[in-house]
Amino acid sequence: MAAPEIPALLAMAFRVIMDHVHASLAVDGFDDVRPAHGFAFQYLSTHSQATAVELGHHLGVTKQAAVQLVDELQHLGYVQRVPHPVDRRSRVIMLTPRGWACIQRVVNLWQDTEIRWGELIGRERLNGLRQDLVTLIVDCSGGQPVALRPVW
Amino acid sequence: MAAPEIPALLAMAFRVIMDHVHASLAVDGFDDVRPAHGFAFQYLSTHSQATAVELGHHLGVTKQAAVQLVDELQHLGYVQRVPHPVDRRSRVIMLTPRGWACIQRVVNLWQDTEIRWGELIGRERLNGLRQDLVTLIVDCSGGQPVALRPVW
DNA sequence: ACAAGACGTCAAGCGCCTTGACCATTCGAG
DNA sequence: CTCGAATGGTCAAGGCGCTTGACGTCTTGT
Repeated sequence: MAAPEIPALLAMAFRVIMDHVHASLAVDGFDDVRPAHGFAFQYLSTHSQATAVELGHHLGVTKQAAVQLVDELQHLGYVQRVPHPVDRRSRVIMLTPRGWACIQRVVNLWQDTEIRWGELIGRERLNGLRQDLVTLIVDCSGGQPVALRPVW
Repeated sequence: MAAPEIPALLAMAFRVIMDHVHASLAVDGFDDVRPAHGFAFQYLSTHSQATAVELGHHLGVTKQAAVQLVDELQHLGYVQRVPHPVDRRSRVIMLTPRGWACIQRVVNLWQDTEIRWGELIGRERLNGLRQDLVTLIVDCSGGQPVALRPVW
């Protein structure tokens, strides 16, 4: 362990978790999801009526790139498109059972991680860490919501 | 603020910091550094005798990609190459004064951030956070050093 | 009613990365 | 010492994910 700078530690911590998550997903048959997909899943799971344009905006990419990503997820069986109930130009992106199963697996893995960490540093300290991170993020972002998307 | 899941918070926190850092760098005349460069700087600043192949290995890319990155940094004036003292095949990558200045600016910005956070949640809690992150990273990585490189 | 705007698509191109082949130099087993 | 294997670096071709630009379809606001 070198660099005790907190920003570096944040990056390493996230990296180490997600490496583990993707390794576990691969074992469970979700070996066709790339890291970029995760950010789409995260958005789709909390926005049931999302369109490709909205997803692109959230991810910080063009609508064309978003459509391409959705095409890929659809081909892999994680999402499907249904006609928008009122807007005939648009199509709503819906997670399939397989999509939901993958998300559930990630949530479970994150929970396992938190439990493990609770044993390591104590539940109180873990909750303190969560609380502090929220405080720092809110401060840095000026209260604006922070989009969960690739950084670099 | 949605998702109180710790992994998501780690990603958001890092994102919010680095957005700020890059915005500040741009103001200070370092407007030509891309996020990917930062990981190279981080390695070069701690490995004074680094070669392109070593850098590529650290970043997890091919040597060709690493050479291309170094070419770019050299063209921008952040690094220069000098003949390797003993190996005539190899060239050592050295940071220029401009390279060091950029790194120093980032270090200063990180220190400012830590000071600001110390005021927000208290120095003790901040040190606890640092300590806990180290603990968690060491646990997840099995003690292996974690390369600081892009995650996705 | 109609112009302006928004969703999605098609097409072309670019940036960063990869694979594959190669040369020059160094290493190491015999 | 020698010579084959391994290593640092380069050249070339191609892929993948993204961008820009233009367009058709549908919706919205005046």
